[in-house]
Amino acid sequence: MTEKSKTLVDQILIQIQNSIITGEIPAGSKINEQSIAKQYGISRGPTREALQTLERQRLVVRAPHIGARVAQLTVKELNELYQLRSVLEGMACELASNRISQTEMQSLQALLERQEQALVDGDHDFQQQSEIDFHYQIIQASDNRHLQETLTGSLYHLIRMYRFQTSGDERPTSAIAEHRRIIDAIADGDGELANLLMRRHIERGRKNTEIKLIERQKQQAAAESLLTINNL
Amino acid sequence: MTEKSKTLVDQILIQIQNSIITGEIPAGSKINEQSIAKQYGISRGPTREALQTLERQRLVVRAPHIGARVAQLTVKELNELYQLRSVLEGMACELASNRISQTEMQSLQALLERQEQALVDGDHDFQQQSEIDFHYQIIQASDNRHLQETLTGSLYHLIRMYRFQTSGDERPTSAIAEHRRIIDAIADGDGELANLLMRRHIERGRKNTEIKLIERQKQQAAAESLLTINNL
DNA sequence: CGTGAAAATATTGTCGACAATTAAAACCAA
DNA sequence: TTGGTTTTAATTGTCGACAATATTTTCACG
Repeated sequence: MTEKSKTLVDQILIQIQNSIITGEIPAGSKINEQSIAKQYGISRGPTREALQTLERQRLVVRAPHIGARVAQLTVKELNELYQLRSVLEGMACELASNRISQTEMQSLQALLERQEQALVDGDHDFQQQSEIDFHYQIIQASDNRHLQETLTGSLYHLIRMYRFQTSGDERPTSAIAEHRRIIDAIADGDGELANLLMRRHIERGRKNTEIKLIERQKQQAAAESLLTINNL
Repeated sequence: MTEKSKTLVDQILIQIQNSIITGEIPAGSKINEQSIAKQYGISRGPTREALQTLERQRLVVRAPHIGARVAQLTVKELNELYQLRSVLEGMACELASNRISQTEMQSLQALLERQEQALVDGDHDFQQQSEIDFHYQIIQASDNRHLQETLTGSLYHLIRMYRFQTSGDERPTSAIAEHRRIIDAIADGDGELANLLMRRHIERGRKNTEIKLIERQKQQAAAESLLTINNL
């Protein structure tokens, strides 16, 4: 069936990615090359290459002679990431407004309807996934290769990670309404409006994630201080 | 003196970078791991890692089982690259306008004066270098880590490559005047204006580079057709 | 006990060899 | 010659071992 993935790196990369994004390997924790290699039954060569790829995706930070750690953003850095993302996706919307094809437009519309259905059904996983798909499709429609690579190659993995690890019950109703308006603006060819609406949409997502990250950090700090007290 | 660069990759990386940026290894040409390794007296391991780093910097394109090639942009892709850059550096200007410190501002002013002096002296190399420095300093002043990494880690190497390989006698007088206005806007804290001026500044650079790239491509096409005729 | 130096351990960096795959050459048929 | 096949060579992918560096542990001394 899934016959490809000819190289070992490709095969394990997605697995490590998922382990990081889900938090199975916690943010900030050290990654040992040998144990990763043993875990997947491969040698350290491909493991190192996978780690370098993860570094490009900004999921991992590496230092010479010291090793790799799972990335961990401060609240400030998370906000910076979202700010950058909003500018880039706003640009994507503006470009898409001028160039988007009929089939791409129909695909976006169909996706939106499925999202609305998933909202009715309460299918939370699908909502999460289709939120991502929505943004991906617009990015693809921008028809700017470097913009696409920057967003999907370097920024989106981190976004997904923090979305996943801070996700409770989101703000699905309002988010879908925002999607609707963005699509309408693109359909109208109003790039300036689409840009603005996308930036606002992402800014709301940023606030949501920021709040939850701060909550989580407080809990962790509390748990840690409790732990250190017990160890004295 | 220069005591660091503890790892082999760091040592050879800059050399390969320069070979690519100067065109010593031509755009689009294949890169052989073994010959690179032999050339620098190291094994293929570090060589592969260096190539992967160059891939992150977008100076190299790699394909599984096929190998690495020096990146080669079409005119369309070059324009997309510049368009992305202008949006990001516009953003950097806007952020810098709000946050820049006095010392950073003075450093920018000093750089500008040196640029003007280099213009008088006709020091072309220094002009080229300080043009880059100017943009770097503003990017640094933006105080957004992800923006910085995107620009200096992924985009600027390609920009430098195409700047270098298409550079004749540039448009130095007007460029410096534009720098002056951008700095003034930042000093005034007028982020919106600084953003606009930077985008225009880069757009002019784009046009300049585009024209020269098209010229070069025509020359190459002519030379190539001549060559094939002779081989018949 | 605490602190700092020294020894021991663990981890990353580098190498050379072999396997898997692709690119080039040789070959044959039309 | 040309087009397609098979064979050969070249190149990339993977592995295990050793070297260089960082981290942990041990131990002596205050």
